[in-house]
Amino acid sequence: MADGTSKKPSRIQMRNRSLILDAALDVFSAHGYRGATLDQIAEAAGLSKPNILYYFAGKEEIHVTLLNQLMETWLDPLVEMDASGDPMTELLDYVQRKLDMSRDLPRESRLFAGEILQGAPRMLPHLRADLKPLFDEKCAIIQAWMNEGKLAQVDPRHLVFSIWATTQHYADFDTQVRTLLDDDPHDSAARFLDQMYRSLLAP
Amino acid sequence: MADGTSKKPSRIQMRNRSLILDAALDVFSAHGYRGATLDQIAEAAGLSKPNILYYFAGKEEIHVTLLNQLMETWLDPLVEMDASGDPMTELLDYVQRKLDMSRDLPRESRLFAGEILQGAPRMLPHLRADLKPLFDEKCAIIQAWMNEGKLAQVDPRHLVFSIWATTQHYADFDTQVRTLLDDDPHDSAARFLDQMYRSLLAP
DNA sequence: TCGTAGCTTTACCAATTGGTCAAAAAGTGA
DNA sequence: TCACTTTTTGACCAATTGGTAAAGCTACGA
Repeated sequence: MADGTSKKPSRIQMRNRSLILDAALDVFSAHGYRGATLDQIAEAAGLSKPNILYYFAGKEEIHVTLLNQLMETWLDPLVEMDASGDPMTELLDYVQRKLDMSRDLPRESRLFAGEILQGAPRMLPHLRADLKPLFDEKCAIIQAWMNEGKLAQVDPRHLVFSIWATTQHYADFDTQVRTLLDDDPHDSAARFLDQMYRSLLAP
Repeated sequence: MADGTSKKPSRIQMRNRSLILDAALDVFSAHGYRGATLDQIAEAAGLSKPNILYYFAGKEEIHVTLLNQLMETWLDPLVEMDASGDPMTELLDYVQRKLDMSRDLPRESRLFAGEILQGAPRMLPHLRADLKPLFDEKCAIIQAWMNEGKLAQVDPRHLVFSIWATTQHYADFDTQVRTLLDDDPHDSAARFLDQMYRSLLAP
């Protein structure tokens, strides 16, 4: 069988599982959990529905697997923010990394947004266990930078929220952005956000 | 019948239609369009399912009605931004009005976010017809203010995006915000955003 | 008070959808 | 080639869900 209890996954298993997960990311991010159907996922993956269920116990397990994988990717840019670096550079780089993620991983951003929007029914434990400690740690670092006079004094928590909000906006509200803008927003957004956080954080 | 073609809606019609719409706003904003069921809406409204369908032609019509009503409310704070007022005051007041809306109308915010997140299948026409002209008009006003030297030069379009993103974040990502913060974020968010846009826009 | 229009409910459908099962097909090592 | 395991499929099922039909109830003006 294809349960995780056995040892080595075969090459076919590796290929099909990632085929399924990629298709599911498409479908879940486009239609939400309830809006997505196993048939859609199966078709997008090029496999039959029962075959999907040979590799995953059910729809929810696929969703949870995606969410788990996502969490690591999602936190990575914040993890990289280094207490020993130059504060302004570290923060502005963080903003750019998050903005790049919105451009490069819009499906992941929307999957995450959809999950939080509905009250994070399958991700609250992750938020508490993984995100919260990291958030507190990095807020403390930012606060320390401010106390040293390297940055202007602002509320670090809302600073981080604003970075998340402004950068993810370009993935999550892409439809709206594209309706209102003619050209690709990435470069002009990068310049704007750099300018905004530079002026806010200049000591 | 209860179709819109006849004349005066009775008092019962008024009451039940708003009962249904309020219940539907609860359910749609909490679970998304596909995630919401007529049974849930019916129960939340205290009416039977066929009775719901006596007042609305179907699930989609309820959703569209909500979206249409929402659009006006949603654009109102931006409409109020006045070209003849003091630029900095007008913009900072706009930020506060949007932030207040996130606190006072979180269901509406989430309904809107969910619709855009899924590609605005039922709202693209509205975005083009209502939002786009208003957006262009207000961006032109902001640009004029900057040209007069009343505000620092930034990209007005991304400025508006950032206001939307940062303020709606507190409604749409409420679950995440509440997981990371202990106290109510509204007042501290208001101070942070005031500080951020003041420093960004100071000429 | 009675007729009628407006409102509500009970019973029911048909389509969708997550999931099952047993058998067939395809690999795989000896 | 043969035995055996892994993978794939077609047929099927039960629950959910959007929606309908028709009968019953209620309010209200003449």
